[in-house]
Amino acid sequence: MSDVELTLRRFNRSFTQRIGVLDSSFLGSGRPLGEARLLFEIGAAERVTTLELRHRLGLDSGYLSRLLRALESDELVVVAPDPDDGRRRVVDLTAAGRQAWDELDARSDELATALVSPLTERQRAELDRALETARRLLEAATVRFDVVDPESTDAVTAMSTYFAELDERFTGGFDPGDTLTADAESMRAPHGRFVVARADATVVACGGIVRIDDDTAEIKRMWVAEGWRGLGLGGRMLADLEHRIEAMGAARIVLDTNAVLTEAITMYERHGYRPTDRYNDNPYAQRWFTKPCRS
Amino acid sequence: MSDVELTLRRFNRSFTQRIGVLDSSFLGSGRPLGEARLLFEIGAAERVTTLELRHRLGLDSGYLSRLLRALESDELVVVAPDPDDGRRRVVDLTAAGRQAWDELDARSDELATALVSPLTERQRAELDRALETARRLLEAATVRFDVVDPESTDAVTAMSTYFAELDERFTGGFDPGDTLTADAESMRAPHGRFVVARADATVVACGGIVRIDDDTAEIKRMWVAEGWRGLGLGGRMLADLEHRIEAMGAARIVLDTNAVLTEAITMYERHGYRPTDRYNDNPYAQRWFTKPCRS
DNA sequence: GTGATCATCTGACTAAAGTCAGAGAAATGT
DNA sequence: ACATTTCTCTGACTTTAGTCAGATGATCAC
Repeated sequence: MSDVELTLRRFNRSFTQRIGVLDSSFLGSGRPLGEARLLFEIGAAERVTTLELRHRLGLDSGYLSRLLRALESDELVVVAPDPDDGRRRVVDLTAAGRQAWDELDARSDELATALVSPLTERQRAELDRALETARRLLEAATVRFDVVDPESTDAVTAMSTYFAELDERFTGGFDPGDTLTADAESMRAPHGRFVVARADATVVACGGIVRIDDDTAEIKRMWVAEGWRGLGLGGRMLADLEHRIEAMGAARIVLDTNAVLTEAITMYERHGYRPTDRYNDNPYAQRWFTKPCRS
Repeated sequence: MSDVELTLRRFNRSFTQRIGVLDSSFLGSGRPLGEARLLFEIGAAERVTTLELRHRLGLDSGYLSRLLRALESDELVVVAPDPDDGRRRVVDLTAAGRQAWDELDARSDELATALVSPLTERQRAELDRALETARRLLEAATVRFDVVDPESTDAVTAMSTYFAELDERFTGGFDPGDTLTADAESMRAPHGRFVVARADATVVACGGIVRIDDDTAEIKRMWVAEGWRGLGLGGRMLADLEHRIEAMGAARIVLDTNAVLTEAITMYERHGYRPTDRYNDNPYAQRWFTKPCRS
């Protein structure tokens, strides 16, 4: 067994000692670290809600409020009520705020440049690859799986991307018609579920459950975002859905798929799914699988 | 050009968000972060001087003193005067301190384990490799080159290791005799210099300069520690020494080497050194090189 | 031996970071 | 329509973190 834990901790020690500088670079901006970090976070996205900021930076609501007021009194940000939900507030940079942000960004970039400057071009490329690999894997490892409403923004985005991809890959294309809204009800609790996997705020995978009868539940709309494949997310999504199906008390799982989706088929087979008879009249399906629940 | 800077910053953001937890894991130990970090640092080595701690953690002496007193009053550490130098003090863990340390360590390990647990064995191995590569490169990038006295601990350690290695590689071995002390004077300012490269506190390379005559300076004792080779440190040490020689006002550089040290020979050639006549009677030398100074 | 230097400690601070308990406004469930 | 929940804000705090100016004692250079 490889001892990643040790490597991870050793890396963490070494890294924070060296690159912690990148953060304290926010110091020297004449602004306390907390404020600077907040400013940076606001400028990274445009139009953030305070709620999002709170989650992303892990701040107490009172504390955040005070920090925002400080930035506001420096005329770096404007805070306005969210038109969609009057309880929330949205934050945005002013022109002066954008300028301050740019300065933070430039300083941070300078430090990063200085840090890697002793390396040769080849070593820099190697470092680039290593960091990218590590980031991808760590982000994949910390992806979170949550049940959401099938008509929520995240769900709709995920399925639309999925459908667009099917349209490209299927010979003869794929026409979703009104499936998006038509399916919604069947994938809502208590009959069904819709699960999205998120890395930070971006949706990187999804999957749905539909109860067919007392015994049987179907898995549908399984998808992993391009650029996030090969990281085992498909398998983890499948396992997550299976757990939920078991918890819902079904005895067996079914699913269908198109013959061109070979990676999917391989994955199902690897996870114990066996071919079964056609159980529906889905015109896009050429393969049908089933698997008993464990319990 | 690869944009490592961007990758580095993106990685930093992503990493600190996820692994920052590893540090704040020190919280939840019922001890403030500063104290916990100090305790951890004390336990990682045995018998540290406060001076070392101050450098490693970058703390103000007054602040450190106070933190130590807090740990002491909790009976986690004992602070005693250093027998070698009465101004300094050495810190060590008590039994209770060791126990507290073990708890911190266990908690940190748990978190690391939980973090990577969703990954497959293969992915974990890949992460391990990527993090190791990144750490090596970042540590190499941040190595510092300093002039030290040729009889200082660091210099002596470096040269002893170097000599031991020569003894192994040279056909017929290498007998340093009293070179260590005999050379010291010639490598001290103003006639000469001795430079060590350090990553954190460990010496990873060294090199010496000896003034031969008004025109000429010799480079000696160039060595890069095993495990730190292939990272361009040799080239950087060479460049560092050359700069110092130029600043000393010499017009040309000479150096000798043994025929078995092929990597060194290749490096000298790559850096513009050309073969020259034997200029000394070093019994271990078979090759002599020279290079003019730029100015 | 003596003056300069070095390392630690103490007292007296300040600023930043973070917590907690409500109050008040908007949305939601039934 | 009314109770409940969800968010944000304010006031009143505490704790950490960090700085600065000496004082004290040990060591070093000459």
